[in-house]
Amino acid sequence: MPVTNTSDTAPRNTPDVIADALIADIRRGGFPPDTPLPTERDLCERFSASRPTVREALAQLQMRGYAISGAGKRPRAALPSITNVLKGAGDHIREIFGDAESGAHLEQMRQFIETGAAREAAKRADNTQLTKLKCALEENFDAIGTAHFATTDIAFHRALVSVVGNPIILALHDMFVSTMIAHRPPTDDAMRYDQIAYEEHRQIYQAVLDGEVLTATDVMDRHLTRSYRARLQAPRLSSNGDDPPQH
Amino acid sequence: MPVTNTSDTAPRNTPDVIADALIADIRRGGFPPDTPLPTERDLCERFSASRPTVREALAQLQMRGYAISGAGKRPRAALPSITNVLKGAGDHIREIFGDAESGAHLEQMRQFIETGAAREAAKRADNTQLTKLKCALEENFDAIGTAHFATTDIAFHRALVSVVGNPIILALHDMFVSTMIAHRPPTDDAMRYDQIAYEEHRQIYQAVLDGEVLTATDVMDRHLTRSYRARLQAPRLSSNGDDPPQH
DNA sequence: AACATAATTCTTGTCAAACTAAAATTGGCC
DNA sequence: GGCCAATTTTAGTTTGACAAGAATTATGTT
Repeated sequence: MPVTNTSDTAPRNTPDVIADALIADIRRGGFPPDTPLPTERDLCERFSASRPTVREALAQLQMRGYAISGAGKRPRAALPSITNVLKGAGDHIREIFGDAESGAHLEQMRQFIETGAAREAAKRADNTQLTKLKCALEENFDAIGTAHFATTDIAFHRALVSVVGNPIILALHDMFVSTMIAHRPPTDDAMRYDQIAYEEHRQIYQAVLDGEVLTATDVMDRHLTRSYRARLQAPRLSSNGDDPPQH
Repeated sequence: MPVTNTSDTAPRNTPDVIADALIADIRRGGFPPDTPLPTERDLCERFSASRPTVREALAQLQMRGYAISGAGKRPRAALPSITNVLKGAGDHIREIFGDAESGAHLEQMRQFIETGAAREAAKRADNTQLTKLKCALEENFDAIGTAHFATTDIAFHRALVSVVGNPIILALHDMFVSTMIAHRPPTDDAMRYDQIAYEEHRQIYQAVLDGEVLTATDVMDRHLTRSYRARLQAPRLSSNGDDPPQH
């Protein structure tokens, strides 16, 4: 099988060539997502290559998000989604830095992004976006003191980030908060915690409504700082026969 | 070769198992970066697997950043770096959205992050960091009107983002600007363009020095907005016998 | 001893053929 | 049409082989 050097880069192996051809096919719509890819033996014929070589190419497709295989089933076509790309990057980052340190770094990044989004929303949110934001705020208010507060908290933030209209930033937001639902901050007074958070949400909403860029920026910055620190709160020892802390 | 189901996930193929074992070895320091990995035949012995299976595992290692191979040479151990992770994610994002749209989305993300970084620097830059920032500003001043302005421009931004002390954010910044050096904005008056940019840098520096959080945020926001729009400027037709625009 | 070059060995990249277990398809019956 | 058994097909992996290039060893010269 002659491997041609396609450009000024290093010579590319046959599996690379096959994978790129299949990826181009998938991206062109030749294999809609979830349709089975051709069998390995068909691909051997099509590309005049051996089966182990084709298998290496298919493994590449899987790792690059263009195929889903496993559990002994036929590989199926897929398209990489921004969610998967960011999840992969997030997993790699956690591998490199460890859970705690990468968590802190990513939280700071979240802070910069959501503060920027609040700023942008105060500059240019339109009436439809403001209405959605208000609905999310009301649901957050109704959930004070209940188990749903966290999800409505996140929904308010998401509505705000959605104003920006940037799919990458929205997917980043979703990635940032995807582990937060399971982590309720340790607190003795859930009602008070919820009320503080809701009040800050309300201030942010009011600043956005009034086009107050500086206020929106400042309150969001403080809200996220306080919220993260609350989540870092160390669990407290039981002082008497109460239940142990919930973790 | 019996493949054991290691947890509640789908059964994993032998190459997956081998790749994970090698990755654990590399991460534990068993193979320092750039040392050759064991030969394929050695790995066949160690893992009691066939060579095509081992080759699939090695391909996995390469795609996950734990090995460097190619050009017919022995695979060498590597560790994924945050730079590589982000570059990979950036490439995927460009694949999904196309160059122009992903560029705009990423630029907005850059704006949120650098505005947040300016804000953070105004809050808490120490004397060492301020000194570095001042040096970068002076080099930017000295480069007005020369071909070095762009690199000193970027160096000033990098010095500012470095104040945050977040390796992910710094690597993101590097990724954002990595294509900018080659793209000088189309302009008839490079001197004037440089002077405007420098003056904005100076205002940002002054705000950071004075701990003026609001000013640092505002000037950086406007600086990045204007700068990006200047880079979006459409090329102009030649109005007389002058040279055509430079691109 | 140091260096250069040729010869030899080793290794990667890929091929062909085969086997096993599981998935998918086909055919028959109700 | 639905169900089930039988058959075929497919993925996962094995063994063995060859070609080209990289790496190592051996040899000769200064």
